[in-house]
Amino acid sequence: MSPALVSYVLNGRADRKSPASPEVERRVRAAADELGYSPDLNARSLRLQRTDRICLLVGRPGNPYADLLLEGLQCEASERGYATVSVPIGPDGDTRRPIELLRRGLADAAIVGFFPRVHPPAPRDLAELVERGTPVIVLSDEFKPEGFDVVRGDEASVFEHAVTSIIDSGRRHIAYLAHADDTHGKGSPRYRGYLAALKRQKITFDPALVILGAADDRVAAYRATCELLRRDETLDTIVSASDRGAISAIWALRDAGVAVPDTVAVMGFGDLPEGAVTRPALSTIGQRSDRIHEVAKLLFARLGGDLSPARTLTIPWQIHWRESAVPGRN
Amino acid sequence: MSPALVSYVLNGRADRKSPASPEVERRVRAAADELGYSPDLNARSLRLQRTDRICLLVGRPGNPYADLLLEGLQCEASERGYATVSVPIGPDGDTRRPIELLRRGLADAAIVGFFPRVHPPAPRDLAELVERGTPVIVLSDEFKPEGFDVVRGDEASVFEHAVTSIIDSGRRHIAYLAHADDTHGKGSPRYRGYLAALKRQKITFDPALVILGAADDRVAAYRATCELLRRDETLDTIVSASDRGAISAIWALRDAGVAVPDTVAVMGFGDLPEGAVTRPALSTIGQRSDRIHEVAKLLFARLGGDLSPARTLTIPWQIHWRESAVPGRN
DNA sequence: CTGAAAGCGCTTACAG
DNA sequence: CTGAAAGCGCTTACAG
Repeated sequence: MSPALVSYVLNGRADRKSPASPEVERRVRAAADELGYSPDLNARSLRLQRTDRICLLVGRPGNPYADLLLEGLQCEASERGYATVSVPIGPDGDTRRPIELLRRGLADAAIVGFFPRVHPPAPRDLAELVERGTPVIVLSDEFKPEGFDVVRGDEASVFEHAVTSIIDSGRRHIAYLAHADDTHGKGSPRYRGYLAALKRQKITFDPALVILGAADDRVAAYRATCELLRRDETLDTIVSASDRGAISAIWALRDAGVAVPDTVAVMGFGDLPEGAVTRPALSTIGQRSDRIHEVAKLLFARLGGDLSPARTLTIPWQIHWRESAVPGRN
Repeated sequence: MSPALVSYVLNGRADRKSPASPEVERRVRAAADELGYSPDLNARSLRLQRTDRICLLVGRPGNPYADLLLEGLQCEASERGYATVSVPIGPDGDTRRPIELLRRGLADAAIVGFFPRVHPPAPRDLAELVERGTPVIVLSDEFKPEGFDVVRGDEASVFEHAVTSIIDSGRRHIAYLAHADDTHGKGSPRYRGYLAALKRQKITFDPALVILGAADDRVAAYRATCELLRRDETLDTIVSASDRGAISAIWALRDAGVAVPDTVAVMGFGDLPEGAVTRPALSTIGQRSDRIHEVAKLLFARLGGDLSPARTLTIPWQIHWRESAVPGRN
């Protein structure tokens, strides 16, 4: 029972069908079982130059969307013999350290998404990973594929569309519950959609109606809504960059005795299941959930050796008009 | 510039202060920078028999508590030069595959918690990890330290206490929003606390008042509350194994026009920040948040070579009586 | 069909 | 002060 023999039995061998006589095979497996032997991952990865792991790089935990993705992906990965590890991006939002881990061989492929817009990953670093043989898929509307693949939606335009429709219904004073990093740089797609709708409808932008951080956190959203109500009697709409924010807004409005949508309309983004049991039911923007499957398909094609040029996959969003906001006639 | 020299410059050497002449050192670093060199993790781990990684093994994502822990731990770990990876337990809840990853060298230490009670990790497997030199800390009230450390609370007794106080206030028809696995085996600590309180107060247990899965999911909790209201007019209390469940219950009650706490009292568990902006404010059970720090301290003591016998750390919970439920006189 | 030998990329005790 | 050599635990092309 040389080490080689054990390895052949456990991994099979490419050149022969039968790795060993059935009797020897049985004895090897029995011994492995008995001793609780399974090959060391680090040695195996070094030898094979492959880890059989995929890595999810996501921003701060607590994002229901990222959780969904993680769960779905893990399912698809384990079916194909891959383990899934997820590496959190630090609270500072710096993506460089986790990306270095990948460069140094933590996993065979990576999905990067939901990172704070303040410190986005550098395209060069990602492209370098791909060159070295570690496929990378970026989930963002703000990246072009530059060596790495990008899965995006059409957030800016769908959000612009939704807000435009709400304005068409006669609303003019539209607050925006933003993520903390929403206005950073040239603005997030949703923020730009909001601005574009205002502009198109010739409504003057009022910075006091943009509440940074309110979309990240249910409590912040609740408080922001109370504060908006206090200081602006003309407020007639709250659009939120997240459903979590929108749901809290509905609650704050109801607690304040403000009719939704009659006095103030509310629109979310993300289509959390929760929006269906809210009163009134939340109007929001959702994606068909086969998005996870699309991401997985692309990832495993790359892992399977697909070297075709970097791709953009656009998975469109659609507006679900329910009760908390209704569109105008146009 | 032999490989050895490079390694000495990058890692320092134990036996000498100066790894190389300053000039050589400068050149080595310059070259490393230029080529973007950093040592391969798998080779390094194999040689060092250590990964400088810690691993978090947690059940299904979406648990706000687990997220908090992950974030805090990652902070403490990176300060000490450790990377953090988190490995999700499959949707089937099987902990064996991720534990095997640890046995095979994925990380230097592990924290295991928030796993489905249906497939808890086998104490033997965990103890074996520790024997092999991978410290393990289990977060659970249902484990005794058997080779591995355990960080627990006093969930059963605090929950019993809370429910007892509510009964003391004159309530008799007490529904329990449970996690899906809450009644599995001998029952979760919270479930057992609920049962113990009923028994102590001589209230007949009614299985129809235990709603499995309602504590895991805001929508499920909302629907469960509606259903409870429909079928039991005498219902006067809802206690939930999670704050998420309790908050949804408050909403459902309000939507149904039921006064909280006058007609139905609500009690949660977990002390989510959200409970503070709920109307009425949520009565719940919380822990001081230095729990994460305690866990980290224990973990890094073990990693630092502390071989003292396995410990139990109990971090007590305390009841926060706010508005949604108030205690009786006793 | 089986096993000895090479080598993945590091680190470090050791010889010079 | 520097560098050659050994070895961490695997896998697999290759020789027998």
